[in-house]
Amino acid sequence: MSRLNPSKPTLSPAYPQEFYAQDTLTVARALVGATLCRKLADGTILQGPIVEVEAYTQDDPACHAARGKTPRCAVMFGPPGFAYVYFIYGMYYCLNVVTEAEGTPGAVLIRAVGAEGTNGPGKLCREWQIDFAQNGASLLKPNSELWIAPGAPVTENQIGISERIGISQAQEHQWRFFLKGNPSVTKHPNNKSKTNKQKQERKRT
DNA sequence: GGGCCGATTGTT
DNA sequence: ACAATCGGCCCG
Repeated sequence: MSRLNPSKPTLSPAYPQEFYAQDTLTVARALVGATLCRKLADGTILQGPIVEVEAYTQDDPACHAARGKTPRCAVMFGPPGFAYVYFIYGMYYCLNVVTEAEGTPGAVLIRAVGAEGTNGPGKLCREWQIDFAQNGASLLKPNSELWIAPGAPVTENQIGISERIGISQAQEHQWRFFLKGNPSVTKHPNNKSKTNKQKQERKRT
């Protein structure tokens, strides 16, 4: 006699590795609307739709991997479907997902999620307790510390495209994708704010 | 070691 | 307009 299937709780599935192995721009576009899932150390599970991303590719001057493999960006050269977490401005962490085939660096920066306190890449990581402990973590296993599940379909006309925010090189590329009208999306998508480098230039004059 | 820069954010 | 704040990376 066969046993009945034990009832099990519904679990958000995880995108497979083949999803992340695609071209970085394709993955970035596809991640808008996907569900970012995070299990905290105490077991609490947080979920929310990704509403803003940016693509960073090989040979892209703004990409951390542009000048080759270093300890910091090594994860980007590894297999797709893993988390690349970096520390910025002495106080914030930022979450990326590694794309492209193993050996080819590429990543998508998760800039905002449609959940409380997760607007902006730095605030997202602070709110969801993401730091170096998640650098290199697999995103391929549901109910792990970090994974991404498919979300509600998003149509082309719901997606906005613009230049990336806060970079000083390769500003011409329109590699930022976001859900139009979502309140968590960064409000001022321009690069008019001075970077520290530009401030130094200004000081010398 | 030294010095500079930065995929941010919030305040003045 | 700019301060907070420190790891990464390049240079020597």
